[in-house]
Amino acid sequence: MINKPEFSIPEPTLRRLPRYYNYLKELLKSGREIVSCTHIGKDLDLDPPQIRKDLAYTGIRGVPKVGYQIEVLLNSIEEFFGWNNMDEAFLVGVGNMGRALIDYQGFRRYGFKIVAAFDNSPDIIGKTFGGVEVLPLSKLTNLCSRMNIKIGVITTPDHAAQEAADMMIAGGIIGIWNFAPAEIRTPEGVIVQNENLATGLAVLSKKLQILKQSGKFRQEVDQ
Amino acid sequence: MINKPEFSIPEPTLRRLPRYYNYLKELLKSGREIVSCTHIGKDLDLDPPQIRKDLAYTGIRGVPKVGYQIEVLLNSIEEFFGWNNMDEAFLVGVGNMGRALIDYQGFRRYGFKIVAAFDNSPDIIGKTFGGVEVLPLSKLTNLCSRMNIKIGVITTPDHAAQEAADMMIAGGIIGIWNFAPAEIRTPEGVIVQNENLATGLAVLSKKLQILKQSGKFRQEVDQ
DNA sequence: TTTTTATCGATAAATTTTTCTCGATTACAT
DNA sequence: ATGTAATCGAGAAAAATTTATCGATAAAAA
Repeated sequence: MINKPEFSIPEPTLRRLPRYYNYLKELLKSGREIVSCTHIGKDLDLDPPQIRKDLAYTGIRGVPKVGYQIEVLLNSIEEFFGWNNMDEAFLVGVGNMGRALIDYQGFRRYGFKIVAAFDNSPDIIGKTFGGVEVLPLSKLTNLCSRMNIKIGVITTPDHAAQEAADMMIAGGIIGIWNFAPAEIRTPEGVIVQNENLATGLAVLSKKLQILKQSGKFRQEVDQ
Repeated sequence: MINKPEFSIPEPTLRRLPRYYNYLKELLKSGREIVSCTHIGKDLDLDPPQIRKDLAYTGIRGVPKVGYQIEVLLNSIEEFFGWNNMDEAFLVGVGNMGRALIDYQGFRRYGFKIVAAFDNSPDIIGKTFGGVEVLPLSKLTNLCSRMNIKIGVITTPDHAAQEAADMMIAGGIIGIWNFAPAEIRTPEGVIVQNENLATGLAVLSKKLQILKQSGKFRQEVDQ
């Protein structure tokens, strides 16, 4: 049903790697220089062999009895994801979520930068948030092609999501990060990453429900 | 390494269900009353048997040749997650992400409501966002117990996350939805749901990278 | 009424992902 | 120098998840 690239990386691995990355950044800041999978496993509550396997996907090799040099490991992950070549993106829908993403400087770390925002509310067009100007939606498609932007972020209400996507795609965008709780139809060759905040909440609330019902158990959960 | 409850539901299923839920809400709004897995599968690009299996976890049964009544299906999912009993939550860290979550009314749909926010910046203590007052952090623990709050949301900078968690846990919170890019250590019996926005971005950027390298393929991706 | 078709539920097969095992390597202690 | 312990990598085994198959059921068509 879904075409996969030749050498596919397990999606769970793909989802764990950013977690390692954040954790390793913290660790490096705390003064540590070398770390083993055993050590990581203890802190992240994961099995060492799995961590080893995940990290191996980025092409790194560890040293027996020692582990990995954290700095090299961080570079390896950065390179794996391509976080070295900065990706510029447009954002549509300057509500609270949109502003949160614009202001969140943390994305720079991941080679990701929102360079312009679009909305069709006259109240906010022309205003600037976190150094990013809000432009009228009508300019979206044209600017996409002119600036050769390939990634779009949708933070509109759900009823406006499809239109935003259509305009993006018309402008040549091939990757859409969709925060609107709506399904977006796209032609082939466009990748949609649906980011439904409710998913995390749902998983959490279900686990709590089970916890309440059936005694105590410990569980750490991601994303 | 991780204890699981007796009857565990596959996590992928848990993550797909909210997506079905949103989709079905849309569908119902558009006038449809009955839907089959085949139909859902076409729209969501998933295999019908998988959808059937996922939905079966909520306890619903379909009718051959017909499918499911959308309204009944929605109820079934709501009940499965316990979205009928509203869960009240506290939020710590009233930055942009915090405000985005406070203002996002959409969570009501999932039986989730942020009833108070905490921060230790004098600039915002006392202010109100989306009807939610910002209180000083020092009141967190005490209010947690007094109001019997069980869910906490952390949207602080990473260095403040552990402290926020500790205060929450001291107040009796057992479920933490953590948006800070930091690992939180918790005692047994506390569930942490790490919500790392960068994960979605990482997955998207990796897929784009592969797409650019190896010709075209279509892919829809979630969370 | 009978036949055809779509869809379901249940189960089996295939695939993917995680976990385990084991020999090899390196640091540290003796 | 030699032995011991920690950790790695690679591959095997186990577990979980997805996909396919098949008989049953209900609606629609003949």
